[in-house]
Amino acid sequence: MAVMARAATTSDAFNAIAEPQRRDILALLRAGERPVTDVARELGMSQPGASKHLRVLREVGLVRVRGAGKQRLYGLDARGLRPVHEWVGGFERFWNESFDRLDTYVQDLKQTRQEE
Amino acid sequence: MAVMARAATTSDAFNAIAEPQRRDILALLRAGERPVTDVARELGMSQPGASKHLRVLREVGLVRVRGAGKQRLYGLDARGLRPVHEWVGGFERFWNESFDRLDTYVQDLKQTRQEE
DNA sequence: TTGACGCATTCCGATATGGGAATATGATGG
DNA sequence: CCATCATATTCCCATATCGGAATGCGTCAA
Repeated sequence: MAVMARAATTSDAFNAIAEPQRRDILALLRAGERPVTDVARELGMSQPGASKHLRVLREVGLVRVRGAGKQRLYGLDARGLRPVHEWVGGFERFWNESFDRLDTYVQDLKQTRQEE
Repeated sequence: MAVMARAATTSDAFNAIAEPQRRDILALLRAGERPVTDVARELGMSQPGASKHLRVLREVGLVRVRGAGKQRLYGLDARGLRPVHEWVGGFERFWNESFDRLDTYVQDLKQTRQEE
């Protein structure tokens, strides 16, 4: 069994959106379907670059292709982002608490020091 | 300037949570602070493994440490997850639409074929 | 001071990644 | 069938990543 260096980028949505350019692509596709060339041009990347990122996004199911003659139109399929949203949402009540909890730590520490 | 192969794992929360084990750690820490050894044991990973992942989480600010004598207690700091939640949330209306839009595609295709 | 314990770091190997450049594939119009 | 345009793939490089094993380091108790 080979040693796995890291979960493949193509394995899930979490990995797919870890790459900034892919996030940009997804954001762009909210405005509607786009052929590869447009994606590349609008985001300032090379054609092979766009093509590769779109491949990853397609493999994790965040994007769909449909042939339109000579072109291939890529469209958003955001369903795969829902689990991500839910997972992160599981921390919602913590990012409000955090400040207070940290303040408490700090106060405890200060007090402890003064008492010594 | 060196060629960057991939955004460093330590660069942001998106990358940090791309790794399943780190997600597990964050989830575990919702239950409260833990020393490294506990994290490792409860999640079935090696001590150095846990230590390394915690380092990454600390570097992106998702986790805080505080020394408690011989131990170092790691605690959740979920504030960094908020931007992630918001970014993904920007697609919320799309993952409800998606089904319909895709169905439309399919129907269009079928109809086109029948007409030919 | 010296163990012993808890944790961090370093070194290593196998592998994955993103980008650039070049090239292959595919569909279309003529 | 051919030329062309749109896209995909391949190759190569520099680098990053994760895991395991070994080792370093800091703190505490006796």
